[in-house]
Amino acid sequence: MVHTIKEIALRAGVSKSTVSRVISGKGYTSPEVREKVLQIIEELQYKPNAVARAMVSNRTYNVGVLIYRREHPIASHPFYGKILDSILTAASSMNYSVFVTTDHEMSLRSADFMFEKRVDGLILISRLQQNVIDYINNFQVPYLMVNGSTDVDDVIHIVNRDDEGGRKAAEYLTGLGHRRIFVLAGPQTHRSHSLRLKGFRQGLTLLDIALNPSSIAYPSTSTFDEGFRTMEREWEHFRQGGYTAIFATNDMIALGAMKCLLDRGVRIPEQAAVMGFDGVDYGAMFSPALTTIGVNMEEMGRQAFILLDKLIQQEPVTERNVEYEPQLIVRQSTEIHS
Amino acid sequence: MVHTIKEIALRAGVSKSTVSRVISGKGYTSPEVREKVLQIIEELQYKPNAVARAMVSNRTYNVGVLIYRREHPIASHPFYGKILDSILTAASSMNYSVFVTTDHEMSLRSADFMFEKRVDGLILISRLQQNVIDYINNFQVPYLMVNGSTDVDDVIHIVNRDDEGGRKAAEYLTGLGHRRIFVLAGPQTHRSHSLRLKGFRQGLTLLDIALNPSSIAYPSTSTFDEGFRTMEREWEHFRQGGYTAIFATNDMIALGAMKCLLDRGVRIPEQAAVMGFDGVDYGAMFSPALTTIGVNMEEMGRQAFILLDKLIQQEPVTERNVEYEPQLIVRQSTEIHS
DNA sequence: CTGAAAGCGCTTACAG
DNA sequence: CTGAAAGCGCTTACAG
Repeated sequence: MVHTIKEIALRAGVSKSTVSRVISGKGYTSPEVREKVLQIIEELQYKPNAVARAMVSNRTYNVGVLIYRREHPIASHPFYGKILDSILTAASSMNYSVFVTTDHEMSLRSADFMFEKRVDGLILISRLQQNVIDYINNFQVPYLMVNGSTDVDDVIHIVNRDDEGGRKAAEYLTGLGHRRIFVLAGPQTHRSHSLRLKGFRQGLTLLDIALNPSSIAYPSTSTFDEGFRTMEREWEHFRQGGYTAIFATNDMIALGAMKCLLDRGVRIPEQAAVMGFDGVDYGAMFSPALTTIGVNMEEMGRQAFILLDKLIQQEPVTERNVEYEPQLIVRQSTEIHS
Repeated sequence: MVHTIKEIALRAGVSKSTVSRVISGKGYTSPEVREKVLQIIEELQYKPNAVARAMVSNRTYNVGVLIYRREHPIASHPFYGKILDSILTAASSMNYSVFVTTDHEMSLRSADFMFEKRVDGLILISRLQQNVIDYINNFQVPYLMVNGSTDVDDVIHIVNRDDEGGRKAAEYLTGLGHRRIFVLAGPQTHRSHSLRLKGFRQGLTLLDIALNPSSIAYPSTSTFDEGFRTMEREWEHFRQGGYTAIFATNDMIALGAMKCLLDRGVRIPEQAAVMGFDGVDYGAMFSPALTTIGVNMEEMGRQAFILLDKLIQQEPVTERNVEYEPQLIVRQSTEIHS
């Protein structure tokens, strides 16, 4: 059974105000009264009604995570799922709860939904357009973006230094002696894929290596299947091109491509080195384990939440953009002994 | 800005009751009044306050998902993440939101949390004990279990027919001619691992093949790493045992073991066939792709939600246990051409 | 140190 | 067909 403050008050022979005070710890109460009230609360297993509290305090301690992407699965997504997890963990440790929605058509419906729920704040993930931002701005709900797209300005944005990562990848691969590198570049409408490619190209340019357009293929989505299919399609071209390495702008594409090669009996890394970007769990599990540029997903999710909490509490937030430095993670797919 | 029903009423020159009626569609309103009110709502971008609604209706349209397990990550878990995803999808399509919590010490804290939030119902995942159930029963909140453990009775329980799956695995592997099969059996305190092993053993018995205790190793967790480590430990034993196949009671263990073998140059399936259980996404991506007994995670999550909704609506629910039939999925790790 | 009152934004009988 | 009133379970000034 679920009880109310009123019942507690009745049984303790005090007023509701008093009960409220002992629960909140604000205001004064005599030790005896407090003792008694506490005991009854314990006895009745009274759980304060968070809905009523939210109603009066105008604060729900709920935040919304909005993911804008076509495909549904979000929790089980190797990249976003990780970020989601660290958001959930951070939220829980700060006594917040989170609502998760994924919006397919970038409609305003899921934002509306969050507004109706009166969330204290919003975390926006993935690609989204100015009109959504404008809409959200209307409602004065604090929000920030994690790993979003570029075309939106003046938004607190937590990102990975993707161009830097691309450069690191180029540096590493060329350092191993690779000169003919085939690139699988995911959807260029996405900030991270485009920056990763850009950084990679820059890295090569520094060494006077040109990245020929024919050396780049563009999977239409950033999935394993598309990586696989694209590699299948490019197989003949790849084989005849004298390539010794592959760089993909994310791990899932790299894994898909790698499987395609493996299925064809290509030895990795001996005949072709393969490198991804993200640092998803599966990369390490694969055989051979995937070399990659690791993104600090946990920290990004955690920081996002901490920042959002500050915004909610109206604490001063100086940073507009928080950038994380990606790390090279060397594994079996590029070096034989490791 | 966010407005209230009061402001709408003011601007429309009607009472709050009337506004409420046009919004809810219950009760009568003259077309002209309705028109006017609707227009103002549109103009002001009024969003009804779900918190206030919940307060009066005693219904939040929020449900809680409680996961009881030691390790934190839940969203990114290859199995539970999938179930969670399908719960989220189902919830969203039925206009519910969900709070997700993972509880490490099987304390009652996260349940309390959900009660305070006044969720309409609860979905319990993974292993949990009688005392938690007893506690939850106290609060009259509808709940059900998905893929939980056995020792709890009289709970609506959505499960996979794990023993049946174990039998299918045995049948399939022996059908390929395997007689010496090495088994990696995950934590036997978990319902599914124990039933899968049991079913597998039964399957072998039907064919008069005994499953020698020395042919079973017990990874202490159901993770990739433990699968890997266990296989490493058992390597010598395995090699000398004349085994031609491995059956693991879940995919992640199978994958870990497979990677261990692959790293040692074992050819799969030629020298050793490997089979898992679950049907996680990664299994299909691996090279070689993993043969497995597929569990219908999407359907389990979806059904769980539909059932929970019925319980919440107090509709009659006849079934106590909902069982799903697992499916054999043949891939490269057991057969050369597929 | 404690209680009565008002109010948060809705919905729901009940009059009219 | 519409409005006034009460109430959902709390918190927060304000008296006393």
